[in-house]
Amino acid sequence: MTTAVQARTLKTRARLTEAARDVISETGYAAMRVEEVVRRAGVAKGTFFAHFRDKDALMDQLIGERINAIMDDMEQLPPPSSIPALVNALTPLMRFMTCERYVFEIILRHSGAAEKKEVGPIAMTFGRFIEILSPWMKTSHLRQDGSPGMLAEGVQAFMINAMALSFCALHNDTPLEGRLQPYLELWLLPQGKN
Amino acid sequence: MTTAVQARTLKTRARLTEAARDVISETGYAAMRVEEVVRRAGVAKGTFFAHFRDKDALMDQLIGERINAIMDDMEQLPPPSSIPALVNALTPLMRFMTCERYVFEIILRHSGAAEKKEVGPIAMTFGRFIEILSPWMKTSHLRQDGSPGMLAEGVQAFMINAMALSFCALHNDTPLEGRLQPYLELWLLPQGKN
DNA sequence: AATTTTTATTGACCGCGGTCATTTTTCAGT
DNA sequence: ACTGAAAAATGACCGCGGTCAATAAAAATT
Repeated sequence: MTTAVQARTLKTRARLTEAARDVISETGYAAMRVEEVVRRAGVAKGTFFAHFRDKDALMDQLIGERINAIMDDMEQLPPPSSIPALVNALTPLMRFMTCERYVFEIILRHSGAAEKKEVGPIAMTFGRFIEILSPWMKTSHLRQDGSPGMLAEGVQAFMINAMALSFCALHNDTPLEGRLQPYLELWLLPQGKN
Repeated sequence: MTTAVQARTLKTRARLTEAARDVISETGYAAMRVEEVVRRAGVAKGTFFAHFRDKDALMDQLIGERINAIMDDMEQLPPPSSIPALVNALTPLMRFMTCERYVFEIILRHSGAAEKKEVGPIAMTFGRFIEILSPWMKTSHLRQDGSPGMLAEGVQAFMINAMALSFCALHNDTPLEGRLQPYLELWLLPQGKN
């Protein structure tokens, strides 16, 4: 069995992603047009779709790699010792995920894959996120009556909720972090009796 | 000031929404085409966009009215006296919201309005939902260390999380309700000390 | 009843994502 | 080097959402 994929293929794909990154850095994600990308890459339109299933697949890759870069940093952090510290640790990720409404929509759309075979970059980052967060949940000052995994998933759910509200006119006066913190306190540090 | 809107306008709009409802009942939401709707309504394509800002605006209306009908029923229910009962009360809503992936995406996209002026039907239902849920949170057997509003928003966040996972190949073996319940128990009935 | 103004409708047209039969390039076997 | 098969690239074409100047219909003014 010889080289299944030609060197030319890799080069073309690299030119496409590079062109896409350029366009995005100039105009943002939402304004990216496939026709502009292929024009800059110097290839025909059909070539794009020979390399990416659709426009979303390219977005999945580009956004996924950005999320992973942010999580690389997050992974270096010591387990936050307070809720505000936790919120701080999560802020860079939330900042990027809400940098554009379109980006947030792409992320939501790709957060779960319909088929096991097509688990893309963004879907992977959701799994990775839980794995980074779970150990943090074992800290003794947080509640211990739920598995770290479930607590982490709850944090994820509240993050998505807070991010969604940031695009809402009725709530976007409060900054993102401020909206998240009280919920995480209630989730991770329940005070009262029932 | 006389009748600002002509009778003809109302008739045309009714024909359009009725045609849309027909198409959807036959083929589902995702397969609905504006061109098919105007064809059945017997009007030109441009007329559609004189009545609805875009295709999404019509979807907002049609899906919003369905959600409201379900919430009408929900409103008649007595406050659930247990978490399983709460989950049962929420199930019809979740069932509809996840009847199609496309429907769920529309709902997410319209859950918060970017401008106060353009708060649409679906965004309204999100507010209504909190208002229905909040009184339920005052039941004495649930935790009382958070405002009913915040507890209700938490329930909403976990619902969305559970619904999102139902489109995910890695998790869709468990039914919706089963996925929601343990999180609501942890959210509304915290057991341990921190 | 005729004229002007306002409101509703029309359909050709555009932008852009995505397809596919055809052509070009690359590589393996001789 | 030559040849046939496999892989990659091409660009005309399609589907469908959305626009807009032109037209028709209704209401207001004379």
